[in-house]
Amino acid sequence: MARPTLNDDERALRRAQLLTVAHALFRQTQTLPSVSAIVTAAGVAKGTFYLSFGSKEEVFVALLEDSFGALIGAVVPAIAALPADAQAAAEQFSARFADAVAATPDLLPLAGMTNSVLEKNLPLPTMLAFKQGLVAGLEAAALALSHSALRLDQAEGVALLLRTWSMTLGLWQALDFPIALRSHLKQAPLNVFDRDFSVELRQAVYALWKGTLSQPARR
Amino acid sequence: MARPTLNDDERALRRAQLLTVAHALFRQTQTLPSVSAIVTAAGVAKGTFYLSFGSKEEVFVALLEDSFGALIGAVVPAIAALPADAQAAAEQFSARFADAVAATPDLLPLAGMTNSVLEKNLPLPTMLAFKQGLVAGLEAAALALSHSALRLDQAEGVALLLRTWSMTLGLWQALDFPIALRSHLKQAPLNVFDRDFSVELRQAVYALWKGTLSQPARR
Amino acid sequence: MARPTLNDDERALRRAQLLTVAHALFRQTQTLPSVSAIVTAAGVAKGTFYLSFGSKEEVFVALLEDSFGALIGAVVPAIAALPADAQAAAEQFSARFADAVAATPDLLPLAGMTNSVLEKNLPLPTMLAFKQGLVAGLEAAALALSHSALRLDQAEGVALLLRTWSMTLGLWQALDFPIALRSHLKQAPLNVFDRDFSVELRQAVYALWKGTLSQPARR
Amino acid sequence: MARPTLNDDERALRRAQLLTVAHALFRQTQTLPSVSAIVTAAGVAKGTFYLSFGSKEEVFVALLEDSFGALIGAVVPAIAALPADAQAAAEQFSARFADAVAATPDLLPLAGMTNSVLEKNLPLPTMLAFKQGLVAGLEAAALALSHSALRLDQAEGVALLLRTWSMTLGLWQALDFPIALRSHLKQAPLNVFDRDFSVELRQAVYALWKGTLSQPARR
DNA sequence: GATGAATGAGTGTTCATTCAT
DNA sequence: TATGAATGAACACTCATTCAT
Repeated sequence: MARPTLNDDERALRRAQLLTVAHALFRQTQTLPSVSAIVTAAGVAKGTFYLSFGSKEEVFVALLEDSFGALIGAVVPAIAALPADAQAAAEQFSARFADAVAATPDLLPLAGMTNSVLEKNLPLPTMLAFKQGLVAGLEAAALALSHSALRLDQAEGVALLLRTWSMTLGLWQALDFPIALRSHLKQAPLNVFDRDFSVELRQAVYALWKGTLSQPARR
Repeated sequence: MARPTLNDDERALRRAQLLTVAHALFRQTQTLPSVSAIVTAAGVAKGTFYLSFGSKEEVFVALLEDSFGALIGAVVPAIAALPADAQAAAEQFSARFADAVAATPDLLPLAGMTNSVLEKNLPLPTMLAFKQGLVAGLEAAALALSHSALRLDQAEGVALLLRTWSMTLGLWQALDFPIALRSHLKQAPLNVFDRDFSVELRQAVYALWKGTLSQPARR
Repeated sequence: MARPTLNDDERALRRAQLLTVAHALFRQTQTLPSVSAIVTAAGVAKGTFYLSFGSKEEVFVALLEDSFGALIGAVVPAIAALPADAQAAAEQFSARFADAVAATPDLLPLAGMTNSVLEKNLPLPTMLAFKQGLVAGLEAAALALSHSALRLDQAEGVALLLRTWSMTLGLWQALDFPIALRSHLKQAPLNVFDRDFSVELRQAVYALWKGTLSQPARR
Repeated sequence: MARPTLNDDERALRRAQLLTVAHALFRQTQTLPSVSAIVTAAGVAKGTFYLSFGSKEEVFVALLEDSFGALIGAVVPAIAALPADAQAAAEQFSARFADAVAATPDLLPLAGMTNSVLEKNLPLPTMLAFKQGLVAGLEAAALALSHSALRLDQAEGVALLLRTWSMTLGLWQALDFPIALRSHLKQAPLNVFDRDFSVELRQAVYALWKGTLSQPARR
């Protein structure tokens, strides 16, 4: 049973395969799949998983990085195209951003787990790399903002985007309901929470950007 | 080992004692303590726990309800005292709100767990009661807002407060760092996240309220 | 809170009340109810239960004694009225016996638990008294048999009745199905077990008595 | 601590080892041993148990299937060899059957638990498979009966064998005594129950078969 | 006599991880 | 490299019984 040494590409490929499987399982269950479930679905042995990942939590981190990367990839061009007018920019960004979030549906369920998972079992370098990836995305977006017609100061751009991301995260948490409860969302008093997440997100981001851009520090 | 029949107060007291212990353990570990850990720390037997709580998850709910209730209790009077001027109101509320949040330090770590815990093991009525408690708090605050000098429409008040709460939740999640990582917050690139949560919260809430109140639907 | 010393009647009354409640619960669940369930349904405190019963298992014994006594009470007169002719007696007894069993529906579920319960937690005297009660019933019936027109020898009567009782017990066990399985009883191959217990019992007892009475040792 | 991949035989072997241990513990205590007791006695870890069994109850099912299979395996050849004469056949079968039952001593204690265990924790397919195995055994024996010199109708064979099995089950329950009580079996009044199970079984089965075969529906 | 708070040993099951092959 | 058998600590929860009041 001779197996040739894997080169980096092959290594990356198998890692990607496992991630794809894990992602699919997460989408189905909205919970982090067990290692056992992942390897079964991927058709490999348990030990093989640990050749690609140091621990179960690394899967989570990789998944979240991917999703966050996808969001940034969609948001940066949208930012670059923003108009100079504050109100128009707020309108346009909030709409594009809400769309981008809707297009990466697992991002928020994953992000909501960050703190509890990170605390658990990750080696420091992995945690660091993960957080640094978030920063990189944030700064890429802030850079686009400073180069856009809005010419927003980089530091203020970071702050605004951090708040935007926070609002997104928080709104999702506030409006997400256990399936068992959803049938009660139509009646009082829970109907207060019966809001379309995407619409709500757009409005909230609009208010936030409008409030910020009306007196911004320009570059 | 006195075991007289407990009246309601004593019953509540014992429950409160267990909650206090659970709260302390939560503060230490930032995870929901096991029943075993709670009863050991409280110096009672396993079964005693189940005289006060139907399940482990009920502890979480009780803890969160307490914290949320404390926040509402602090926020409602602050709202009632808001001035009519939009900017002044935004300034004043954001400051008072950030203080109130800072005064209930476990509220946000607990709230961040809501969705994962609720799904787990709670009977529907308990889940419902919990969510309805949140609504009640939100509406009490919105009522205060409509009676304040701002005279904000009740529906719009609810929406604003929901966003405020979402922003709070999300900001905490974004800025909270595992203890192991905190030492790296001072250096680039993670220093982007090295923001005082309270200050950041105040600023974000200010921007949100300012953006909203500048064109409000008055009552 | 003065409570007068209970006399024997009052004592027996409360014991009977608890038994009635326990019986009702058993009928509902087909499992031995917990002490907690019994006292809750009876409206007394937990400790009160232990004033009437030495252990949970004593309830089981008492329940079974009652049911068995009821069966014997119905069977003895039926035996006394049996005709001298073997075949006629077999026919008549099997019919009356099956009816009597059907009239005490909890007897068999209870009896099926005997061995596992008795092993568990009963003091020797209680076990003895219980088994002696069974003997007494058996012998009362055998006596009736020896005085009947059949004039069956007492020893042989005991043996026949023991076999009859065994067949009853065994048939019930063989034909009783967990509720979840009952829907499969109509299709092959499980339809082999889809027999009306009462009919089957009558036929089996008839065969047993016919085979025995055709060459009996008469008194 | 060798852990090579197991083939089917080895897998079966490990399962069989656990079953052997469980069987031994059952023989000692006459109760289903806890998983904890099984793995301790087998010298393996808790998790290892669940590599071979899906639940604790599966052990019970496996044990009972083995024992029942052994009984059928001994009874079918005995049936095939039965003579055509009713009385001779009854004599011969009852003797052989009682011997076969005596040779599988845990069958009856296990069988007596069937209903309570099945209800508990078994998935429907497992329950079904178990009951179907019983049917298969019963029908194999009935087939042998129809092919024997007796030429008994298949349906009537099933009915007779079902009664035979029921009688066996019931007699065992009636005559089995907790160990603590056995010393009292020699004195009145309990000496009524002081019967050798094997002898009693033979006589009862003889009576049953004689009564049935004297007017059988032949094939 | 009556109460019911307190007990705690015991239960079956899960699952991330390891390491001999 | 790849495997998957083995591990075992951890988990929430039950319930018959006791005994101070």
